[in-house]
Amino acid sequence: MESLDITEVARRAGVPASTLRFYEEKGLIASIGRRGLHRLFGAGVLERLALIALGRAAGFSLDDIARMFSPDGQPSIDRQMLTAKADELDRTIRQLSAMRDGLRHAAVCPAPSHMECPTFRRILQAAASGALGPRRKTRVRSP
Amino acid sequence: MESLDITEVARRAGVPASTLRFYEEKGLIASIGRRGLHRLFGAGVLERLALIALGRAAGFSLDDIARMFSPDGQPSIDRQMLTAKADELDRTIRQLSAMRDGLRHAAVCPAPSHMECPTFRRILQAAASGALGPRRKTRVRSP
DNA sequence: GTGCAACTTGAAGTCAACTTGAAGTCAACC
DNA sequence: GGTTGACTTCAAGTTGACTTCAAGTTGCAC
Repeated sequence: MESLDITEVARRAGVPASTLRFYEEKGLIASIGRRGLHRLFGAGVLERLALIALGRAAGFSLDDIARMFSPDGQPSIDRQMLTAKADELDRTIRQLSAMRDGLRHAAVCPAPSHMECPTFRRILQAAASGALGPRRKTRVRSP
Repeated sequence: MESLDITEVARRAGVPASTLRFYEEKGLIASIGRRGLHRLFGAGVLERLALIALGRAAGFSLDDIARMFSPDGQPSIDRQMLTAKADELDRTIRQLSAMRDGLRHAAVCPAPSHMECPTFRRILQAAASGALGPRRKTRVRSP
């Protein structure tokens, strides 16, 4: 059976080795053994890491993702959860679209100050009322 | 001149007083004076807080936002920055849309296991390649 | 056998945006 | 003038997903 060392997995999956150790500690991935102290991973870990990346991209937390794997290691993903997350994404997308349109307008608005632009003030109103939720920045993958 | 105490500002702006103190410490807002130890805010702080909420919703950090106010307190927002952020939002929206479609599909996909569904595997591929960036969860406003 | 890069561990640090806690002050009301 | 409760400050804690560090192995090439 093909086995990969941590550096190889890191290279192929595009994540740092430290992340792999962290994921293992969290129970998100498992090594198939050791050569001395050094971890050995099976090829399946790459698919597993892809699933994790997918979950992260969809906005699930690592804990959510951990719960999506049944104890036998097979992914067992609740379809309702997927729908719920899709709905959530829909809401987020609508908010972001409105925000993008507002920004685009503000960028070209001829009003001398943004405060004098009715469109800007309307968006401001929406933000103040909390209709637009605050967002967290997307984490940049380290280079 | 109308002045508001911290509780009144908190109530009207919908943020906890602790946040207002935090924002003041960061230089994002300013009080117009004190009554004894107690802060007094001018009415203008509400517009300012709306601007901050707007910036947060658009995905700017508090430091970014602080830089958008010139020393005299007037907002001075770089139009190029707005365009850049709009472009960024566009990219995010496209990613999220793809993700939402994928989730929606996976939720109704008749394949016995997700791993056997071609669509799911295609999305998985995209996630693994990093085409879909990881996302941070949207912060829920405290009750 | 020797060197050393690459691995190992566990603990601690980072980041952003706040929140919480302890201990103190004080304005307003009775 | 005494109580009370809302304010104050400053420090430390929280959260999630990692990264970094120090100190200790070790597999492998020579």
